[in-house]
Amino acid sequence: MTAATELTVGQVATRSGVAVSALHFYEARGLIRSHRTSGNQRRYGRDVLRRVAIIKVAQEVGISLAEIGTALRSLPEGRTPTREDWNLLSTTWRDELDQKISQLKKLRDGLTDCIGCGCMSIDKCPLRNKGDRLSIRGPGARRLLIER
Amino acid sequence: MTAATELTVGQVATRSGVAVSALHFYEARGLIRSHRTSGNQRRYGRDVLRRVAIIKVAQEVGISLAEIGTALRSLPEGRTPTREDWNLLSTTWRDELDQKISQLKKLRDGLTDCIGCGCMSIDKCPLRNKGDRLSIRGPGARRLLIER
DNA sequence: GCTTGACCTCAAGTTAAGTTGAGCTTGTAG
DNA sequence: CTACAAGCTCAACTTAACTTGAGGTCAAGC
Repeated sequence: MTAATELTVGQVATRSGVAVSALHFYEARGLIRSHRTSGNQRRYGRDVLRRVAIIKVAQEVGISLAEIGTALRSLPEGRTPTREDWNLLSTTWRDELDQKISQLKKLRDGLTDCIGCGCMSIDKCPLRNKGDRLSIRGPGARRLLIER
Repeated sequence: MTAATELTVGQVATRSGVAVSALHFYEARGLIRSHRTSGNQRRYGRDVLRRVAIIKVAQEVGISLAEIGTALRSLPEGRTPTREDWNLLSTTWRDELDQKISQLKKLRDGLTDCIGCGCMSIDKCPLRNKGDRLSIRGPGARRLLIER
């Protein structure tokens, strides 16, 4: 127990603040990786903590696990990711974040002016009718959006 | 068809851009209201358009239907909402939006510095360890979050 | 040596936000 | 007055992101 390099699921769970079942889940989705002991138990390298942290942070701003997975898979599989690798990833998301921030600002500024003004008709309201799709794709089923 | 005051579901659907099934759904959830014709068909007052618009806008910034419902239920049930009523509502959300925006900014600004720095340990990283809960409560099941 | 707490796997349940489909009724244009 | 589009209801399916549970293994303390 004297601070080896390897972590058990339980350790990762308490240190990262996500449930064991969630870790299993992330692994099944290919977001994190582990190797097994002779007794078939998972062992994680320390970089898993950073990965999990990233996952949570990204999720909180509305990035889906699928997207996070894609991004994480751009990290080198063989070696431990260098600072360079992580930076590349963060730069990618920085752009996404910038986009979301400006979207939210537009909405916030539009909301108060717009909400009581009667202009909410779908084709005239500046709030509703920005060409820019906000793309906080919720969870549910959102396939067909009226097609005509 | 000569622009009466009442709208059918189909009309609301095309004018608001949401599917008929979604309108049924919103009604079941108490977000919108209709009355029925003698033949049991829904008829909506024009203010339903604004309601639906609000619903969509709020959803896009990540407010759940449950919350939207609560907010909308604060509108007067009897009379048609006045501008005052709507403004109250928009002010509430404005605060929420401000919060989210500042969260995103924190994340954006923290991410690049933080991601590669090894500080992602859950209790030290400024990014992960803000007391402020981000509360973009995703959809799934998020009940037990490790309790110890 | 046994008990107790971590682990493991796999299947099934849960929530949100709708969609899809079946089977049946309305309403309107020709 | 008869099609046929538009409505209606209700049940079941979908996706995302997990959780819960059952049934069985592993490991460390007493």
